[in-house]
Amino acid sequence: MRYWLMKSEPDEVAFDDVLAAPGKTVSWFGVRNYQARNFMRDQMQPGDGVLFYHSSCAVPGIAGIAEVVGAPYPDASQFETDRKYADPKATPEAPRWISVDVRAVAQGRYLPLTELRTVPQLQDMVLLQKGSRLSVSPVTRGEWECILALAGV
DNA sequence: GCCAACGTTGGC
DNA sequence: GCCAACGTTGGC
Repeated sequence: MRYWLMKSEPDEVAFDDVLAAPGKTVSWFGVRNYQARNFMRDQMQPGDGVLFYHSSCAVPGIAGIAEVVGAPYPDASQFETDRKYADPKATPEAPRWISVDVRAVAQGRYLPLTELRTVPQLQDMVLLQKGSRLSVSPVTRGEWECILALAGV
């Protein structure tokens, strides 16, 4: 069992959208970074914990708790010609990018990035490191438990 | 395989 | 909109 933080722009997919989705489950698409992809491909397992993070918005922060459902599969958006997530070098025979399904589990108190930065136990979080831009990053068990406690989950 | 130029991320 | 930090591209 591992834990992850996954960044989503709420204008695109907010945690509320996951809660409202059928089965509270959405496809996590649009990852276009090899390191993030490799985490998804090589280390994610069904049941892994996910911190659902809102980025590029007025108050960035952790919006909810989710879990990985099922195995990775090719990200359909890479084949959508001339669209935002299109990758001309990807083909159905040789897909380059993958998706996983993510299900909302709990919604606690919203935890703004500014608050996370003040918590001593979270100092080493990948998210909080200078220049960190990874859209999928590992979270330790200690960080996970600290955040769930802060969120009141 | 180096590395400069360029593109992207994402907080502020 | 700015800009620091990082990733990717492509000429050599």
